[in-house]
Amino acid sequence: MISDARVLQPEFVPGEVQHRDAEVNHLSAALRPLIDGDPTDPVLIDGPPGVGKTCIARFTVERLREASVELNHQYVNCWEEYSRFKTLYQILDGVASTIDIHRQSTPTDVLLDRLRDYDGPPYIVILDEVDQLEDKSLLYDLYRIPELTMVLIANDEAQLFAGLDDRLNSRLNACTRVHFDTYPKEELTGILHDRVCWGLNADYLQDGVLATIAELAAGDARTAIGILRQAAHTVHTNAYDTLTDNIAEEVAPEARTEIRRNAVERLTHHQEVIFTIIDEAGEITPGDLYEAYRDHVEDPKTKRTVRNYLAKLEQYNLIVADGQTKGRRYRALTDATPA
DNA sequence: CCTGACAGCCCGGGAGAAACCA
DNA sequence: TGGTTTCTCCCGGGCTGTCAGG
Repeated sequence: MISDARVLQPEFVPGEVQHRDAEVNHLSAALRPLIDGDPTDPVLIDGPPGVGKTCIARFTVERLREASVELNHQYVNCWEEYSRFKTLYQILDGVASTIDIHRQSTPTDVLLDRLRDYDGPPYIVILDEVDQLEDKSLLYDLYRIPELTMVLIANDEAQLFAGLDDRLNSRLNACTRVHFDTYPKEELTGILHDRVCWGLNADYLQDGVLATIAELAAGDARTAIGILRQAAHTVHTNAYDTLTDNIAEEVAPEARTEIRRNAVERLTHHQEVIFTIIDEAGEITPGDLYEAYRDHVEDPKTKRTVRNYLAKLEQYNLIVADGQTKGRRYRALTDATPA
C-alpha cells in the first residue's frame, strides 16, 4: 500500500502546505524586507511540538529564496549542534566561505570573526530547538551581524526567555513572534489525507480511519503521521487488505512513544541507564538513583557527572525533578512533550 | 543531603614547526 | 634540496573536585 515512504518521514517538507496560511503569511511578511536587501529583525516561532513550526519555517524560507536569487539560508538544529562551536560551524558552513581551514584546532572566536566578515546577500539562519542551545549568548553575537537574520524556533517561549540575559531578552521581546497552535481535528485529517495522496494507496483505507488517527494524535501532526506510518507498515508487512480503526488504535501507543525513543537514542549509554532507572522506578531519590546506577554499569561516573546528566535529561524534557534539595525526587515523563 | 556555578584537568585530534632521511 | 615523519602546541569537549547555599 506504500508507494512513497518519504512523505511519511518526520523531516519531509511538502511542496505545498495547508491550514497554515496565516502563519506562512505572517512569517514571509516579516522576512520580506530581505528581498530588497533591507535588514530584518529576528523572528521567533513558538508552539507545542508537532504543529508544523519547523516545516513552515523551512517551507517559507525556501519559497522566499525562490522569489529572490540573492538569498542564502541554513537550517541548524540546536539539539544536535548544541555547543557554541558546532552551531557556529553549521552557520558558517551554510555560506561555504570556509569549509577549508577550520577544524578542531581553530578557536570559536575565529568562526565568529569569519561570520562577521561575511558580506554576501542576506543570510537567513533557522535555529530550531533554540532552547537547547548551551550558550545562549551566541544569539546576541549573531544578532549583531547585520547580514544575518535569525529565525528562532522554540517549544516553550517562556523557558527560552528565562535562559537569556537582559539585553537579549529585550531585543527578542521586540521581534516578530509567530505563534502556532495545535491543529484542530479536521485540519489534521486533511494533512493526513494529503500524505495519503502523495505516498499511499487510498484503496487500503477504511472509511474515516484518518479521522480516527487525527483523534488519537490530539492535534500533534508528528504523532498523527507517525501513527499513519506505523499503521501502513503493519498493513504492508502482514499483507492485510485494509487499514482499519483497530490497527490505528493498536499502533498509536508505539507511535506516541516513538518521539521519546528518538530522544533517548541520542543519549550516551550512561545517560540512558540513568533514564531507564528513573523510568522504571517511577519516582526515585537522588541517593537511590546513584546507587542503582552504580550497580548497573561497569565503570560508573562520579556523582557530579551524574548530576550533569540529570540536568541534561531534564533539559530534554525526558525527566522532571520535583522538590528542592532534600526533598528532591526524579521521575520520568511518560510524554516527552509536556505543556 | 542535594544542588548548581566554577575552574581545572585530561583526552583526542588538527595544524604547523622541527627534525630527519634519502 | 625536497619529501616525510615526529614533535609540540592548541582547541573543544567531557569529566571531576570544590565550594557556597538551601
